[in-house]
Order: sequence, then C-alpha cells, then structure tokens
Amino acid sequence: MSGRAIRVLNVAEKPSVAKSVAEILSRRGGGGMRVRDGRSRYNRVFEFEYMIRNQRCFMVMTSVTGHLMELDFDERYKKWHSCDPAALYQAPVRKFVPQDKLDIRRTLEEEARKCEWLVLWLDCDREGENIAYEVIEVCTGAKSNLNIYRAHFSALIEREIHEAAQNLVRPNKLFADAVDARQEIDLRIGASFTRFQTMLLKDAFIIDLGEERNIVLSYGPCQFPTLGFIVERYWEIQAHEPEEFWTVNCSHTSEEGTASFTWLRGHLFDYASAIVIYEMCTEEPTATVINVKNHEKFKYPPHPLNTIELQKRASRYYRMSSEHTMKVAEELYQAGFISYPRTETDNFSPNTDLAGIVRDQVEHPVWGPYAQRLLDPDARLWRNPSNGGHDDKAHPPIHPTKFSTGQSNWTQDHAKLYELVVRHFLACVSQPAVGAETTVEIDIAGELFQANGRAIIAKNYLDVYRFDSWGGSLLPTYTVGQQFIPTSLTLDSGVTRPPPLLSEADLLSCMDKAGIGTDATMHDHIKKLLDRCYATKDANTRFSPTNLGEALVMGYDDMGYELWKPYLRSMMEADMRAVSMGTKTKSQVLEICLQQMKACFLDARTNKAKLLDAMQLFFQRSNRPQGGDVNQGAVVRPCGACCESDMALKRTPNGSLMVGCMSYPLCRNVVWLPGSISEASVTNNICPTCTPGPVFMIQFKFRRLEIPPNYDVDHLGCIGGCDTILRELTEMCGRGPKNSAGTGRGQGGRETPRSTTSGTHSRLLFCTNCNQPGHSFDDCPSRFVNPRMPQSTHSNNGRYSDQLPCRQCGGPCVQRTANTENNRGRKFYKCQSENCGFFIWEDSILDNATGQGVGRARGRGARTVTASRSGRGRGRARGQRSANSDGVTFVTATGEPVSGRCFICGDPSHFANTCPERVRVDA
DNA sequence: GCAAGGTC
Repeated sequence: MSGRAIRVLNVAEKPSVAKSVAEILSRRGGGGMRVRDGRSRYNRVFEFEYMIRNQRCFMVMTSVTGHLMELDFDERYKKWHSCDPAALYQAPVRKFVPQDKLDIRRTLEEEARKCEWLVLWLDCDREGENIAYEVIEVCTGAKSNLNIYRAHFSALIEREIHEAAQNLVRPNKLFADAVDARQEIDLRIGASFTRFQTMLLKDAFIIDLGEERNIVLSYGPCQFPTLGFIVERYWEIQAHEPEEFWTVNCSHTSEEGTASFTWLRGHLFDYASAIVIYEMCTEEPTATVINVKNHEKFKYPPHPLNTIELQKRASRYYRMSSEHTMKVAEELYQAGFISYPRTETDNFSPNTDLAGIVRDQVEHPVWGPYAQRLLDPDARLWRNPSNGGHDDKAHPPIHPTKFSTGQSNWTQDHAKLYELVVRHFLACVSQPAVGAETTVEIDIAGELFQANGRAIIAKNYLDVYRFDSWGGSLLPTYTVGQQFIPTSLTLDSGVTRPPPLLSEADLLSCMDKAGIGTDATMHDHIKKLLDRCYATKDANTRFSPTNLGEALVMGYDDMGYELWKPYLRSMMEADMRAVSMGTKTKSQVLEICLQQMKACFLDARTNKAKLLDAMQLFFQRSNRPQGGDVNQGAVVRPCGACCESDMALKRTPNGSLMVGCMSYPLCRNVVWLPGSISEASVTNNICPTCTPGPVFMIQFKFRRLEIPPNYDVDHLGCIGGCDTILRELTEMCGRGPKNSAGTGRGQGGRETPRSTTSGTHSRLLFCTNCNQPGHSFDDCPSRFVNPRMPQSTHSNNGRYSDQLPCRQCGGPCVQRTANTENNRGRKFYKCQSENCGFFIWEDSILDNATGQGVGRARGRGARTVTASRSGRGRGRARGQRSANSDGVTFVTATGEPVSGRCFICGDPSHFANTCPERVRVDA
C-alpha cells in the first residue's frame, strides 16, 4: 500500500455522470463523499478517496456540459461583408471557450493546478474524445505536467465504473482529430454557402416569410440533405401518373359469417384481360375450396427503446414533434423518471436488473397488474428482451428509473411520454402475441382466390402495449373440396396512388439510414427547416417543401450538384472514420475535402443563374439594390489614408459601386467606380505596380450599351491608379447607376410573375387553367367554369371553386370528396337540383379544359413548371355501374366503355356483367 | 446573420 495520496482531477461530460461516477467510486473508498460548488452553478465538485491499483488517490470529480470550446473564424472574417465567402475556405479559424463556459474553464484551471493526475470520464465516442482534448487543453494550460488518463466505461453501473477506474488508458488523439476535421469542414462549408446564397437571393426577390425578420438562407451539410428528402418525395408525388387497374373480388356469406377473398393475381392493368377473366368467373361462378391451412403466428414486441425510436413512436402515437419529444424527455430525465434520453443503444446489458425495473411499476393503477403478472413465474409472460443491434457503449436503452402515477407539475405530454417509456419497457420483457391463422384458397373457373383469418390465442405484450394492434377476423369453417356460390363477385377498378408525403417518423428513418445528424441532433435539423421556412409540417406530421425550400433544392439540382443529397455527408463520415482509424490524417482530409468543396463553391457561384432562375419560378423579383452581382465587402487593398483598415468593394443604397475604407465613417477614403458596371468581383490577382499593396484586381462586367463600342465589356481592372481604361470609363460614364433599380436585372425579357393571392408568393408564370403562357386564369379562353368566379375561390393549385353551374340544368353543382375505396379523396361535383342527377369528376373537367390533361408534373429531369402541380387529372373518367338482383351483385367499375361491347348481347352501351340478358347467379 | 455537435 502506498503512503501519500495523489490528488486526481476527474472530469465527466455532464453533471449527472460526474455525480453517478462519484457516488459509485466513493462507496468503495469508505470515506464518504463531499460535495461543493464549482464556479459554474451546474457543475458541482465531488471529493472522495479511492484506490487506483494500490495507489491512494484523493479524487476531485467535476464535469463540463458537452463541448467546452467552439470553433469560429478569426475576428477579421466574422462579419458577413468582411470578405469574399470563398475566402472562408482558407480563413484562419480558432477554437476558444465561449463566454457562457468561462466559469467551467475557471473551475478546471483552479482544480488542475492542485492536482497531479487528470482522468477523463467523457462519453466513449468520437465527440467525447474531442471534448476530452478540450479539457486537456484548458487543464494543461493551468498545469503543464499533468499525468493524463482516460476512463473507458459503457454504462453507469458499479462493475463497469470500477473496471474503468482500475484500467485507465491514454486518450485517443485520432478520435479527437476526426471531430476537429468535421467541425472545420462544417463551419467553412456552412458559412460560405450560407453567406453566398443569402446575399445572392434575399434582396433579389420578394421573400415574405410572414414576419419581420432578417432573412437568412442557411446551408448546412445536414439541414440540406434533410430538406432534400422532403423535396424528393414531393417531386415523386408530383410526377406520379395514376394508372387504372382492375381486380376481381369475391365474398361469401354463410351462417358463420362472411369471408372476403382476394384475387391471387392481385390486379391487372389491362382492362380487356381483366374483363375476359371476370366473364369466365361469372359464367361458371361455383367456387371450390382447394386448400385450407392453419398455422401459428407470432407478433413480437419492439426492441428496447433508443432515441430515434422514441421520437418516431411519439410522433406516430401522439403526433408529438421530435423536438418537443426531446424537450419533454430531457425534463423527465432531469427529474429522474426516465434514463438518459440520448442513446443509440437498443440492447440491455446482461447486468441490468430488468425485474427490478418491472417491480418499480407494480403499484401503478393502470399497468401495475400487468407488471405483477410479468413477475409471476406461473404467468409465463416474461421473456428476455431482444437485441436491436445498436450499442453506443455509453448509455442503456431508455427505460423508467422512478415510479410515478403522474406529478403535479407534469403536462399531459410528460404523462404521455412517461407512459410510452414504461409500456415500451414492459412490452420488451414480455412474450410475443400468438395468433392462429387460417388461409383458405378457392378456385373459380380456374382463377385462384384466397381469404385469411386470424384468431388471437394470447395477446401477451399487446395487453400492455396499447399502441400496437393486431387485427383478428374469424373465417367461417371451410373444408377442402367444399363448393359454394359466391355471394358477390365483382370487377373493381382502382388507381395507383403516389406515395404519401414524408411523415416525421419517415424523415427520421431517412436521416438515420443516411447517417445525417446524430440521435441528439436529428430533431434540431428538422426544426431548422421549419424555422428557416424551407418546409412546413401539416397536422398529420407530414412535411412539404415551401416555395423557398423547393427553389433552393431545384437551383442546386439544376446546376447538377448533389449538395442537397446525403452523399456529401456520407463521404465526410467515411473520411472521419478513416481519421479515427489512422488510415488518413486530419490534415489530408481537411485539405482534400476543402479543396473539393471550394471548387464546388466557386462553380456554384459561376452557375448562380441556375439558383436565380429557380427562385424566379416561385418569387417576384424585387427592385431593392442587391449585393448579388458583386462580391460585396471583399477586400481590395489596405487603406492608404488611415493606414489602419482595408478598403473593400461596396454598393451604396442608390446602386453606386465604390471601393471604400472599412473604417467608414471614421475614415472616408473612397474610390468611385463607373456607373456602367453590371457586375464586379474582387479576384485573387494582385496588381504588380500599385502600392501600398497588395491591391487586388477586380473583374468588371460593363453594360454594352453604356460604354463606347471600342471598349470590352469584360475587364480585369485595378483601382490603384494604374488602370487607364477604368479611369476613362469613369470619366465618360460617370459614377452611379443609370437605372435606379440597381442592377437592372429582371427588367424585361422575362415575364414578371404575378401574384394571385395577396400575401403568398407567386409561382404563376402560366395560366393555372390551361397551363399556357400569356394570359391569366381569369382570361383563359378554355375555361369551363363561370368566368365571374371570384379569385379567392381558386387556389394556386389551379383547382376549381367549390361551386359550378350544372351542365344539364344550369343549377348549382356542389363540390364533394369521394370516400369510396376506389376513389377516396377524389373530388367531384354533383347537381343540387332534385330531378337532375348530373355528376362530374373534378379531374375530368380539368382534362376537358386542357384538351389533353394537365401538363406533366415535374419529376427529376422533367423541368416544365406548370401552375397546376397535381399529378392527378389524367386518364379517362371513371364511374361505376351496378346491377342489383336478389342480393347478388356483379359490378364493373368501368363507367365508360373503353372498347368493344357486351360479350353477351353485343350492345356497345354496356358490358356483359350488367347485361340484362345475362344468366342470373343466385346465392 | 452562417454549421453541427455536445449539453442545462
């Protein structure tokens, strides 16, 4: 045993871990634990004695709160107009402790000075390792000769913590390097693209985001792919072309009940084939049972709960946003009711006292009895939880940690989320539900049909997990060889539907799959899209892009870049892995990645017209002077007047271009530029003659009609005094713009879009009715509806009003929405006059009005923007005819004859299934 | 006024 105790500073990633680790270690030390405040009110300091490998230690344990440092550009580059955004790929960056973390730094410095060892108890992932090096930097700054160790633990349980303390290792710089690289890349890409697209677009268009605020059009390597998922699905829906299909359905009712048989062919898109088969069946409708199968089926409980699954399920079951879920979960965690809510782990470690967690819940009035049954060996309800295959080695799956029947300070959402966590946990340790399934196969005229029935034998976990359901429907008894006449045999039509908009749960799945964000940040990226007005979420938690979101993605897509796809992030992730494994160095990755991204950035800037074009499809041009055509704020030269600041390229509010001192108004040194310039961009070329240097040359573009013919419109010039061309043009053209609108762009050539509804953005370059340019909806010659219809009754979607004049009697037709299986959601008009049965589908009106259906909606590659973006409205009108007789129904869904005529009587006005000559089939 | 990642 050693004599003198070593003083050890221990640092955890968060206060809760410091407390847990201190509690566990101090129990073995025997001397108890003292707690005192640190400089930061959240991060307390715990002191106790502990033996590390026979070495007596006086342990001082405190914490940080996540990252201690931030990365940002040097002061000189922080202001938006301080430099060309392209310069942000090389601009110096520095890591520093931000203002709100200074008190934590002070605690660390003060404690480190008194200690000999530093032991880092940060989470065992790359970010944790990076935070470890931030702590090291601060601590060794205060005391340089610290002996530094890392504790590796995967859960806050006794055995793990002691093992970690007894097997200290050295921190892994490679892991920290990987994060450093990620941070730097994110910062440079994010800031450069954000400044670029904001400065390019925000003043060039009228972008009304609904409230007074400074518009920022941010770009980020996580937020854009997330937006990309939303836009991609939206485009998929727009591009969907509904296709009609036919299916034969059969049902049979006996004393025991009704069995519904589905056609084993599924459905056919070819009407002629479908009707032939259907006719065969109706000619010989006797069904023969050819197979009856009985089998046992299990429905398994979910895996243990991790963060993403919690967010998805809270969204699905309660329609809670992922952001709100995390806020509520955090509060439940802080109050001790649930375990740490940010975890990837969906597998309980074998040491977990699962029965103990169940035991905590037996008193609950609602699920307590179930918990009791779980603990009763005779009930045979217990089952060890499944392994979801994820383990972050830092936290267990989310589970209840304290019993509650609801607290007075809880909102409904706290109660709901707690209930979800408890029920989910109880479900995880339960047996699966068991069902007896029956499949009956029948043959009608050689066609096979099948009916399925299910009887639930044991509900098991479903008794507690009320969010899952497993429908059961009993089938009447059938025996092989049995014959019967179907009660109904129908030919039904259906139409293929586009996929739905992405729900929040879908979006989380997409992000998870593509590795966009982490479990702790995914909800932030989703919220950012809503905050930036790139997307909206409807009441069903489904996401649509806004005009702004769609325009931005379209702009980059038209450039041919996949900046809005997840690949960039995936590549970066792969590079990060390479750095952490040592196969690539941090500087290699930074150099290559930033070089590529800078090239991409410069290319995007060259192709900025694509972004402007895409925006122009959705927004009106503004007349505000803009910096979009000028890399405003870019430094041109040091100021020779004040000798303190640089001079930068600027545009005054009235549109004049100049190079002025950045210390204005303290220094008023200025060089005015000719008014005939349309574009100006500071280059990296340095003038070889002018002093004091460096004087960066400017690439000018002049307006052809405003300069003499013998001058070139493109000119690489210098404002240092050596450039005679520039001087001559300034003298000839004067300074300041010829037109007060600044750049003069968007002033002709293109049709200015008009707005239909005040307060919304216009995307109507074309008539919403016929998709032809040159006139408005109201003036459309092919409009079928009343031209006096007030504007407010039609929307941007080019839809009709909720009333139409009847084509038959002239009375009012009212719009309704079909709710039948085949046409659910499809709108139609029905005449309100008692004796008039007039009825018409809305999409068939649109077909008639356009002559050939709605313009093809845009998918990737098909870029014709049409005002009506609906994928619907193509194809023939569909109706239904039916023939009822004595409880037996044969129905065809084909309203209009497509081709041919009745197979029985030859009459072209109907098909064989409704033919009056048809032999009746009695049940 | 910019990113994404920790965390209170």
